[in-house]
Amino acid sequence: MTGVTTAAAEPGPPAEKPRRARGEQTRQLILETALRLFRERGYAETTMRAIAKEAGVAVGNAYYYFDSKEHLIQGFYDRNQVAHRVAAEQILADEKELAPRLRGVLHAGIDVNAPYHSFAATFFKSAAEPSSPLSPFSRESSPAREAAIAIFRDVVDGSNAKLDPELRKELPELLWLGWMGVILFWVYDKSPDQRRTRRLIDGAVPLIDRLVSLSRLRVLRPALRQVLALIETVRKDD
Amino acid sequence: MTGVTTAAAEPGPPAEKPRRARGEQTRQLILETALRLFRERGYAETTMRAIAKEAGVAVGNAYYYFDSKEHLIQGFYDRNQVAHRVAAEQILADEKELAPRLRGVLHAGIDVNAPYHSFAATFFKSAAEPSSPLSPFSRESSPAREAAIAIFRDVVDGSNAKLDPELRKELPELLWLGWMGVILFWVYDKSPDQRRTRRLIDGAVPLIDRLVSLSRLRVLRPALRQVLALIETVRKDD
DNA sequence: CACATCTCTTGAACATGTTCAAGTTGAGCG
DNA sequence: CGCTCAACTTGAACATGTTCAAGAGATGTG
Repeated sequence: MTGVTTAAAEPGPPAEKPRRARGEQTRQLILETALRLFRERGYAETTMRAIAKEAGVAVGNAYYYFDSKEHLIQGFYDRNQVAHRVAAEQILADEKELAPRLRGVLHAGIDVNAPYHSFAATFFKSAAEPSSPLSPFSRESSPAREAAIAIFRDVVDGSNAKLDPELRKELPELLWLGWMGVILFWVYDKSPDQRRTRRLIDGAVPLIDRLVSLSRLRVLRPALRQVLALIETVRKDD
Repeated sequence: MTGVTTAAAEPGPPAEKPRRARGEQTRQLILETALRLFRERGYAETTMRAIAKEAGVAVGNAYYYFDSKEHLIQGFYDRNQVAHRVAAEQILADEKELAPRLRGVLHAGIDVNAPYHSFAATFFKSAAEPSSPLSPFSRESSPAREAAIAIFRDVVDGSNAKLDPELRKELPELLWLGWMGVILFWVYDKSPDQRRTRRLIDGAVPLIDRLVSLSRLRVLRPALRQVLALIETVRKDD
């Protein structure tokens, strides 16, 4: 009992590796190489051996830093999330009406992802599996998800729209859910330049805007309550 | 030019193999064995070698009848579709109100799939890939999809609900889309016995019922038109 | 029956994601 | 400087989906 034990197992996230400078560099190298090859050849066509060879490391080394081939995608994921945020802020700074704010943010999201449409379609497969860490609903994606919802909170809170306070509270998450739907549609969209997705956005936004306004109408009050109650009910448990 | 050429390459589906009695038998044997093992051990844990061995054939033989491991799932798919139809008819025969008809059909769908929940979650991954023949939107799934939509057409047409004729036309497909959403929710539902999905159904059905009724309201007429126009717009092209 | 042709079957070989026991490197410590 | 230990690296070995050239069996034809 002579040595000073370095701050023993504190509670919290499942024990990250210390990761020194050299390791971090290798990790980045592998990630960069992988994303480049994914873009150049596609996801399925890029083998782990190819990534390792191109990066000049052993294949086992890639597995030291990434649990699996799928985990490499998380990097792509995070990067686009940031890009969307940046693009969104541009728009949100200039516009105060709810509808154009929402429309702008949605189009910006598609803009950011557009270069990766074909590649996204193949990796979407991974994201869809509920147990996958790539799933937008997974615990691992939680930070990225929160960040995405925050964008939509900005859309709502920064607008001059008057709406029911309870609806206001739920709206960001609902809009994010809608955004997931748009992404789903986009992934399946085979029209040139995914213009059907653009039309979907242009058509759906005024509709949402209208519904949100109507939500203050007397006749619709009970329906709104019913919707909010449903959300509440479904959320409980797990 | 003496022989009678057997009816040469007619246009149409991509040339089915003639498939004689022996072949059909082997095909069934492989499919049965595969589905049994999937149920017993799970999809990922069942190897093609195991299926072949258990069925008493060579592994290559399985590939003679099925293009890939994923293609084996189509059998499961078709089977449950039929089961859902049967269960739905039971309910639709007894009930004339729209809401309980819809509610019954949705619960029946979950009932039919419930035994496969854990297994469905893993194979759902395959279905999500747009290019996969298993995707509910794929050309290969077209018959199954049409059959599923037909159930919802029954739900609507057999009910005594009065609704806008244009909405009536679109409603079956919209309900099917909603059903796909329920399935998506169900796949991700980790609550015991997937009771959150049950609650989602019980909560959403009255809401839909209400919205459908409200759709005849004067104030909502323009909104309804807008929804229908959106559907129209998005559908165009491909 | 002999031959041709098509269906069906085989299993070894291949490609690729993943694991692991063994080694190397380098920072901290006395 | 020499020791220790954790971080890092290696590449062969493994598991499993898939392919394919070769053959066996059945069916029709002259």
